[in-house]
Amino acid sequence: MKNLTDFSNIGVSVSISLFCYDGGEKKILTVVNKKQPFKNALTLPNKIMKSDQSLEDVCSEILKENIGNDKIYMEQLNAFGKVYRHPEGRIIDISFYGLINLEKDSVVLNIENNAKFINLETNPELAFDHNEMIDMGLKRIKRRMKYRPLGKNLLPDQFTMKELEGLYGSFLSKKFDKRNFRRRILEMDFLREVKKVQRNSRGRKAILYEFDPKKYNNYSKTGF
Amino acid sequence: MKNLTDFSNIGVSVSISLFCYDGGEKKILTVVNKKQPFKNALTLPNKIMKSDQSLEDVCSEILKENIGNDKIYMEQLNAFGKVYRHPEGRIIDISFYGLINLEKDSVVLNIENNAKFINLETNPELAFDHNEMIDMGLKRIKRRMKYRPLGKNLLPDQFTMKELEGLYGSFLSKKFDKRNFRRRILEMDFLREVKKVQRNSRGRKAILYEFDPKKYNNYSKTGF
DNA sequence: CCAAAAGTGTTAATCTTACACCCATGA
DNA sequence: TCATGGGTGTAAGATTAACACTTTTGG
Repeated sequence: MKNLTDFSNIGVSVSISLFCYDGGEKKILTVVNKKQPFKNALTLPNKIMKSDQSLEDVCSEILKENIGNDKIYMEQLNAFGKVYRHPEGRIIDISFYGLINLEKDSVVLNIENNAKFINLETNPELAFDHNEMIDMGLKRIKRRMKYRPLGKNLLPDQFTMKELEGLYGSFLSKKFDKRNFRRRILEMDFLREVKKVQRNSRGRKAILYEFDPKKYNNYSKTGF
Repeated sequence: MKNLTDFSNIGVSVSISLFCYDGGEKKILTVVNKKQPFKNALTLPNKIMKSDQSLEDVCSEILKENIGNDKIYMEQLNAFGKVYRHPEGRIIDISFYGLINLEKDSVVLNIENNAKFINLETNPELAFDHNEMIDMGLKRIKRRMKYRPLGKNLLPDQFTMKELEGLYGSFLSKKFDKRNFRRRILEMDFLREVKKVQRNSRGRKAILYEFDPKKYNNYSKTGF
């Protein structure tokens, strides 16, 4: 394969906005930057692409490095290409977002990189144009969940209707009426009851649901 | 600015799916490829990015070169990054789509490149992954027009309701009921009547509309 | 037996769809 | 005067939104 460096001295990096929903809060994976001029600043996990890698390969590498697991739902967001966006040189960045659940997806945070999930309610300030990337990810999720199911990647395998409602409420920044929410979701027909019920320290038992994989995937592709 | 070629030998290109709506048909700008192995194949207009350019700068260059006008509505679509997508080497492509009207936007087609608008109904076959890009563009427009106004960039400054209906019908591949269409569009409140009326060779005069720029732009940003 | 959490239905309002005739015009 | 294309309204059906009480359970 021919080397193209004669007509293009541009570095390509990939960044990931990895969202989770944990304890009723949206969180995002950050690492601490090691190089000047933004040394010690928070950033999204990212990596320079090598010429034998696809975009997805770079995603995998970033995920493995930072959480030890690359079996994560990912979607491409956007390319960021302003000339002076990166102080180290000419680097364009292809930004992805991903969804993860901290209970069912195995996660080993990279201590070396100071990888951790931080609460989005705290409005963290990240270096580079990484806040823009997060915002774009959140917007994309918000839009997407209006015509496609959401939850499989963010919730544990089994969950109550209230938990699902919390998730929707959190990402859409809106409070749902629980009767209407339950009806709408059940009409969409991608959940099934797990016969067992769960107990919460007090009060009545709740029905546990899980996603019907076929129906979920169909709607996930084609929308409602 | 530091040269990054030591850790990334990747070329970056930009491609544009430039759509127009002309004679009731969707068309797209293509050029004829000059290099092997796809010599003489149709492709989307595209260009290798130079390190002092932003993505938007490359778009401008492509547009100027092929239609002599870069004042065109553009949005980024997607980055295409498969390792073997380009036979000439390792090139990732950032794909954009644009919307143009052939009457009001000045267009001088580059003869050298064989630039022309071809009808999408003919299902043209393009080289590389360019058909995928077109499909993605069409899908994006389709989705977008459900919650944002469309037409300003595709129609002449003044147009009849029927023309707007045709545009919507064409991009959404669906036939509208003219009474319902008219009502819905007018309720959206981004059109204004141009007092004058137009005559079509035969029959009653039609009301000419134009977009109210403020309202159109607001909805364009925030959606309905 | 009571406090806490889960579950359940109905009604009014709104939005969507389907549908057919009259109007203005030029030939 | 008639053929052509443009414009208009209404009613039935579907969807959404608002709203409060009963059930189950553990302490």
